[in-house]
Amino acid sequence: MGRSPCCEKAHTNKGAWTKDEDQRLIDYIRAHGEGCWRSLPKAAGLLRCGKSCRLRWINYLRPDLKRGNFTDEEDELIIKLHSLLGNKWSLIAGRLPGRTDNEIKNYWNTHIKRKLISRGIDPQTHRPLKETAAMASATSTIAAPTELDFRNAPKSNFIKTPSSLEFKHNEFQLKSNADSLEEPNCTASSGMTTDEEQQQQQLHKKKQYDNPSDGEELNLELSIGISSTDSSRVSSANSAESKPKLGNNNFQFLEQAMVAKAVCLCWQLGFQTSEICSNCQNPNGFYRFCRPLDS
DNA sequence: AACGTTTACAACCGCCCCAAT
DNA sequence: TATTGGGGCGGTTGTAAACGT
Repeated sequence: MGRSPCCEKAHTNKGAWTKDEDQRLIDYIRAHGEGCWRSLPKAAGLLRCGKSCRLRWINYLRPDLKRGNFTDEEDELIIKLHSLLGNKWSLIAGRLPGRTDNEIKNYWNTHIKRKLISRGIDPQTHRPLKETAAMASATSTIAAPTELDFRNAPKSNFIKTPSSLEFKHNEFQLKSNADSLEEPNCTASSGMTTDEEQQQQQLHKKKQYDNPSDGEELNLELSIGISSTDSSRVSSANSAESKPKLGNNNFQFLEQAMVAKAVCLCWQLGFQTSEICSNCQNPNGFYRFCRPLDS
């Protein structure tokens, strides 16, 4: 017993969208807003599947999309984010204002993969190709979860309950991934160190986490967790009256919490000299991800 | 000019998550 | 508690454009 289809496929158009279809969709969403994709096609007079409408809007028609070539800064940002998040294109897109997950995914597959390979870097592991090949030919007996296991795990595996302890834990894990980006030959994931050495490394990472100014650590503010200074903000955001309407998904909640405090990532990475860069300002003048800190 | 190959990207498919019932 | 349906996501496919021979 399968699920009923999301729409009546026998009476829907497929393939490229026409200008008329685009205009109908734009007009309808301007008048009624996004949402209820299942009923939208009929209401808008479109012979399309609701999902198709959603995709067309999100990936192509949305007014705040930034069209055109990716900049070198965006390239590097995507590479860094991918090394931390893996193929979580929607999360990566969330950090690139005006870009969609589909766009970034396509760009990754057509450009960045080749770019990394030409640099001698494995696009999946972000490690030197030689090292990856050596690891592949080595044993498959590693029992401990790898960075990739973590990155590719379903979202639901990351956080089950919104306790602050778990937020911290997950933040620490992502910080560790950031470390591995900076230290591609780190031994922690090779499984070659003693327990004591690993403990020391963990302590070192924890120390860096507690006091980021201690080093040149990459801090993308990407972590699933929230820094201690934000915890009060988060707890109020999680209160009944301010809870996101989109559901209790912890990721959504955390994303919103992060956005609430967001400072331009380009600036954080040193790509821009001011806290709000032109990349992060959409055509409507709103800062989707670069709002100045609340005072 | 004709043809084959490669590239780029829009669109689709199927699965998963989660709120509502 | 189980079921259902809507929305979201990542992987894959289809195809037009660009390029090479």
